[in-house]
Amino acid sequence: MALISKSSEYGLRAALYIAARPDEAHVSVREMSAQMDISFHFLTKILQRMTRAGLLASTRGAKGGLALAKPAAKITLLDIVRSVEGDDLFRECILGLAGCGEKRPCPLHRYWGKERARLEKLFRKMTLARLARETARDGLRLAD
Amino acid sequence: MALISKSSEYGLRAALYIAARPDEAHVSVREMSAQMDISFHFLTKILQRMTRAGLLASTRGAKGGLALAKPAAKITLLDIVRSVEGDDLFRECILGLAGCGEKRPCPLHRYWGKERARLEKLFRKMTLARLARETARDGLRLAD
DNA sequence: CCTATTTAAGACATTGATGTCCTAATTATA
DNA sequence: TATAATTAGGACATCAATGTCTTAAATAGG
Repeated sequence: MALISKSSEYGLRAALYIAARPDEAHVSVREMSAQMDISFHFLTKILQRMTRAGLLASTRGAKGGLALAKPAAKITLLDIVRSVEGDDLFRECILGLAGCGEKRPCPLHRYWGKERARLEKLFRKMTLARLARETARDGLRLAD
Repeated sequence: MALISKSSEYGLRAALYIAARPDEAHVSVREMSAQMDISFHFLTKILQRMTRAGLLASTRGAKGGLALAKPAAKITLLDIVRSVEGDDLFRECILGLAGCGEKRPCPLHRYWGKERARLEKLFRKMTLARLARETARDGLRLAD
């Protein structure tokens, strides 16, 4: 099991790819899918969700593609992952119990609640700007 | 997306159910599946994996059922989850990149690596004994 | 020894996530 | 205006996780 879905992984990698781009031009899905070895059509649909969520701006037609819809410093990992797989991430009981909360906690609630909050904070504080800067500076990779 | 699979959730809940039992008798899958509203046959297969992994001891036939194979203080959450869903938990790259590591890190490696280690430690340190004690003391619940 | 009970194990079905394909709409450029 | 490039969107296929069912093996107790 992974913390986030494959769709989210792809969405994050694509967002980083766009943000780490030197120029500001639109990037095509075709290029990203080829460079990162991700299914073109599948990636397309993931990026559509991010576009509908207001994170990306798309232009159709020749020379079209995707760009960030706002400054990279204003886009967080949490924004991206939640735009792709819904708002429940970092809000669920680790044992899957529906009514788990302060009132009716499961045996792991006190422990998992802390870790979950840490993770949520990390994702909420981490911006695309910061990661793109480090990616460019240290030559980090977005594909195998 | 959840941190652990539904199978692991069920396995953890069942382990806690057994450990929190006042007496030391074997507990039947039928009882657990009814009490926690989990599919009987599905739960059976999960508990078989935990039995094969040496965490539970099963006895067939009338009055049979499952019991812990060793003291609850010697069984950790990590033992349980890994017995159910394999040893990769808390070892994977959050972007799903195969070769991600210190040598060829992904943009999130430095951040996720820390959190992943924290989570792994929590699961490695947390024993069934401790959770069962708290569950009994505070009346915590294992079902909705 | 017989019967009811219970786990073991494998076949099969269902479901949700992932992946593929085709057509429509839009846009730059010749 | 015509063409090629590109995203939008829906239909469909595949796969892994989840869930169901059936039979076999083992065991306690009458």
